[in-house]
Amino acid sequence: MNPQTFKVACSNCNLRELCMPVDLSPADLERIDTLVGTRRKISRGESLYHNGEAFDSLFAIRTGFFKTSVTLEDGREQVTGFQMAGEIMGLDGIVSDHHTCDAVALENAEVCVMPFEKIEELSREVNALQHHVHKIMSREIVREHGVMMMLGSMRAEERLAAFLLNLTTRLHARGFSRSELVLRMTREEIGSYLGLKIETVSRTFSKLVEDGVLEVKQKNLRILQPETLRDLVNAPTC
Amino acid sequence: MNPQTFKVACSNCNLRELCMPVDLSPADLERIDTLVGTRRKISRGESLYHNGEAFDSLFAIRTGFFKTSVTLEDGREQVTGFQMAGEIMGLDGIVSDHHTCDAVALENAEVCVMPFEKIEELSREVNALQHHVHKIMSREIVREHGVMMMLGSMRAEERLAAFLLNLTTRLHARGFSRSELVLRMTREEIGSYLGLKIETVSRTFSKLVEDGVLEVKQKNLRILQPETLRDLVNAPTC
DNA sequence: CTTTGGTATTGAGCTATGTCAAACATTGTT
DNA sequence: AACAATGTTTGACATAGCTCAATACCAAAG
Repeated sequence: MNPQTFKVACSNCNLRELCMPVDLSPADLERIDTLVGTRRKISRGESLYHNGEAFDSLFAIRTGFFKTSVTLEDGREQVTGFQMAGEIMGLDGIVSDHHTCDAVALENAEVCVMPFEKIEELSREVNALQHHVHKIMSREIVREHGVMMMLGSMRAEERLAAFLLNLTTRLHARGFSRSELVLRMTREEIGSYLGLKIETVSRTFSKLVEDGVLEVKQKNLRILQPETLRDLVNAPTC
Repeated sequence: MNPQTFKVACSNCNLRELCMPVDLSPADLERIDTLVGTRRKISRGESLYHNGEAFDSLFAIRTGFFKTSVTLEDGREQVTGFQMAGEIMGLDGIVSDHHTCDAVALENAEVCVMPFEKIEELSREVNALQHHVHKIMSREIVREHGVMMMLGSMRAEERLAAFLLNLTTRLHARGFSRSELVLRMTREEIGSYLGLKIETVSRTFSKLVEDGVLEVKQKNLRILQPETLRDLVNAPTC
């Protein structure tokens, strides 16, 4: 038997603790395994789903990196988030049975497709899963509160600092360095997410470099003064 | 028997179609009635819950009007939403068992207290309720996408227009006029929600009055040209 | 009726961010 | 290697929205 032929299952997935409830009984774990119907590969630049498309599944990211965005009639795009391994996508589609945003892979990606009917079915029987689904949705709501705070009340430098801290925190939870990271998105996408124009993003990066807070070489970042970033997010005018 | 002594129950609540699933069997409806443990009155200015407080219930607004907000360490407040009769509050608390925002009544209010454990319990047995809870959370996520779009990509006039249209739409769904409304929040709260300073809110109102789009007498508004508001939200620079 | 405190409006000047434009870097393609 | 396409940085200038300040308004309390 080919050693690479593992069963496609949550039970032996190294991301399980990120997308699934912990402390499951072996029996429940086995049932959870049935949630993932298929896997799907999405190449960089392709979309996992888009606005208007019928909703029937949630997606757990196995590898890769996504952005989600909403678009106004006149074409203005607002990036609503960046998603990485272990995170769940597609929650926006539940309310109307249709997706209301676009999800685009920023690097080649693979997702676990979880039919939502199955999730609901199993949720009725596995309490931990039920609560987990609620928590995931609540977490997304709370995350968006943070974005609203950022967009509504912070200045450019604070927004960028908050963004970088958020990214490194999530990357660190996945075993990456706290101080070095590679941006998967363009300056324009960062700008859209932060409610800033690309030039402002670029200038703000440059300022942080001047101040010795960051090292920037294209998409490669090194955070030299994480405390300064943290101060920026908390303190108002400084 | 006093004719005003109705049973406190969803089954005879005129807001049921707003907060509860429709098309319930009489049996399920009866079970739903058990969700609401108690009612709670909150006077204007008081808070229903606040950041850090333990979470154990969701709240359905029976009467009154609320704002929710998050606050930064340095005191900056960001209003994350305004809630009215029939809407559900408290979803932010699920993920961490603690609320992460403040909910304050902007006018005297009464809410139905629904212990979340009970909701989860009953959700396992009443499929329509389960799906309803999912839809409510998804709706909140989608709503917040709209706010992000507003904060990140719209100009002051567009934001105010979007805000007013959103308010009147929701009020109309509750039987109020589409063109006349009374604002329950201050200009400052509007500003916080829209990411604008109070002076900008005031000036933008004044501009819309000058243009003949609105009549404003304190908190009383009359919308004279709803189409103009709609155009404002969709068209970019006009 | 007057006072008081909160709220709203308006003006004048300022600034952070946007706009426009040019130069530069990087990546993938022929 | 040369090229095109895309993305990034930087400069000069414009402006939407902010800040500060004065005035006006309104509701509740005395």
